[in-house]
Amino acid sequence: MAATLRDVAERAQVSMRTVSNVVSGYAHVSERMRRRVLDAIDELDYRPNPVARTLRTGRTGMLALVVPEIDVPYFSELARDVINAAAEVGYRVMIDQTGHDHDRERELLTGGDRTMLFDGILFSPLVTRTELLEMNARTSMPLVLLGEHEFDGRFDHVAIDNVQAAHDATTHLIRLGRTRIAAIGAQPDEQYSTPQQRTAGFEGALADAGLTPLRIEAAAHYRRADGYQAARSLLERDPRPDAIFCYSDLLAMGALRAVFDAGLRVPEDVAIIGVDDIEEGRYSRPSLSTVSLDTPFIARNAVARVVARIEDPDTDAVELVAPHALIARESTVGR
Amino acid sequence: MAATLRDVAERAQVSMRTVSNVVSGYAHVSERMRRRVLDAIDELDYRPNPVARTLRTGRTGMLALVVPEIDVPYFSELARDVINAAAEVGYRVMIDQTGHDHDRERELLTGGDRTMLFDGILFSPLVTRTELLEMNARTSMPLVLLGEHEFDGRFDHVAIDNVQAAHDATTHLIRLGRTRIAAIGAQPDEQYSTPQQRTAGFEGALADAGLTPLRIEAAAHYRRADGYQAARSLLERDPRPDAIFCYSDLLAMGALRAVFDAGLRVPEDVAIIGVDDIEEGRYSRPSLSTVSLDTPFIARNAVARVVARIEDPDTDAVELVAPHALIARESTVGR
DNA sequence: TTGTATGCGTTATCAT
DNA sequence: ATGATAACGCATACAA
Repeated sequence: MAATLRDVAERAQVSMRTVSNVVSGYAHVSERMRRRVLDAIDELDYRPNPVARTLRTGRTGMLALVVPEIDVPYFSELARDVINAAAEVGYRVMIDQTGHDHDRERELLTGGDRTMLFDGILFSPLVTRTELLEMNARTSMPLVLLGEHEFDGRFDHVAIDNVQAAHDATTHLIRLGRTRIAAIGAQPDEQYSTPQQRTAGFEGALADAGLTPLRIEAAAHYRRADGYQAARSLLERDPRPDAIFCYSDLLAMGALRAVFDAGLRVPEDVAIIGVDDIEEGRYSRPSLSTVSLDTPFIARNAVARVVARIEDPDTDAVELVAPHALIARESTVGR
Repeated sequence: MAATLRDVAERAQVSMRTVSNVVSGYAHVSERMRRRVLDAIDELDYRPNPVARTLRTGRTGMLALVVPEIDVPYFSELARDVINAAAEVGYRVMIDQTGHDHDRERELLTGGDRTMLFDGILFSPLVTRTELLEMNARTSMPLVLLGEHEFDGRFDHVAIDNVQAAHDATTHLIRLGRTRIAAIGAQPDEQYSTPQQRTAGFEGALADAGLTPLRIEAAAHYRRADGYQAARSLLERDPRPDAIFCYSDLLAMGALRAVFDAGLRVPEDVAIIGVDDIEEGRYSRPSLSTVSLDTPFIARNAVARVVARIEDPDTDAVELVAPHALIARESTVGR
């Protein structure tokens, strides 16, 4: 069996208190005691039990990262950055996948299941703000929202300026001289605010230029297959778009392939731009123009905020907006 | 403060024992008692503390999935399947990223840090078998290895037949009539067995056909940038390869782009095939021929094995080999 | 069927 | 600076 603190204490002929002091690096321990304890620890191959420590201290040293789908590149790239940022401040990360399931999200937030196993949640939500409010009322788990823009001061929040990002992408298409501009990614049946904001930015940019949307195609999720289907149906209509703004890079990857399968060229016949700047888009053919979101910034600040709230639950909620930048690649400007 | 079992007991005027029975769904509780307890639980909004439960039972209900990089599509797609498979049998998954760091791997396995927070480990390792042996000697954490082939009966193991997979991919290129066949993905300085096995399959298939490798290019990691660089240096040489076998799909995505940037065509000038069958390769231009690995099979069986070992630590180690299948797409056979 | 009491391994309080 | 001991919240052996 694994050795316990008590075993070490007996072996070293000291009290448990002293062992605990040594283990947790307490300052006032005489050098002689420290050596004796350290030797005993070594001989018994003692390792502190984190569960017992957690029960006592109330801290698990773990954060939960909640995303819809971990195999969507934007989320896996974000997860990578979050894991690294958390490791730097001594936290580990549990990843939860909601699979677009509202009930699953709700359960995670209300602690229905096994919450309390972590000290805080980083939440890239599908749920709406109002849903969040009622949920969070029941539990006081430190929570940081990722990626939404609406803010009412009650949640820590690392946001993306979705409206502006969509506006920038659309304006880029307009400046290329495109006039029949469509979009892919609306979710009319859902209440998620991200698509709504991107639609607002898209329509706003067109209106600013005296244009109207050719069409806004829905996408159930933001996967390649959804982008492919949406682009297909866009290309079958008359008039055909000469540019498509996709609400995510992954949608754009599907759209790219659909345009190709229809026997058309990108960007000559149809220009395509996405949002996220996933690595895949830097190698695709053509490479994908996009609006780059600063995921390291998002990860670093989200972790910093949740840790701050863990350490002081009464700290004021803060909203940060992550920088974004338009990146023009082959899918809009050619080679 | 959060309500405890004791609070509920007081409120319902029963013993803690009875409350515990109700909460854990124990059969022999009278209907009257159950109601009283349930009401009290509701009124106090009581939720069991999983940490305390864990300290008592020794089970956390969590598995760790250890991968080199979560944002490599093969691993994020595997993670998705593992999370789902684990959820079905009541476990949650913590994802750990080693970042190709041997020390980090070692620490995770020896429980240096905060191990014991999970009941078992699913390990997609960089380390070699011999390293594993010494490590696992120190701790008896249930462990399942993913993806390696060598087996010595001491570890549960869901394997891939890397030699055969590489052999199949290479044979496919040979049957297309290619003769100047190169490979990308060797790691001469490392001891990982996966690249070694794929090299063996590659060389074996060529030998079977009376051919010799044109060249085997190294790749430090298996990312797009590594594939791009390796393919570039392959294309600069004379004679130029007319086919390239990449040890992973992601390497192939980089190679695809490099061939394109060199002004050549795939598959006319250079045929390319990978291994993994990531979703990206189904949408790329050209779509990527590959050897498909059955990640749902791997995930399902790995979870089943680790759970079996958690429940009975003395169960015999089992090796399973996941099926694989050659999938010919545009990057070798054209449209 | 239900109650009582102990211990899981640690940290923290109170002494000394 | 160190020792004795009481929690942390739960599950279970043992009793009734």
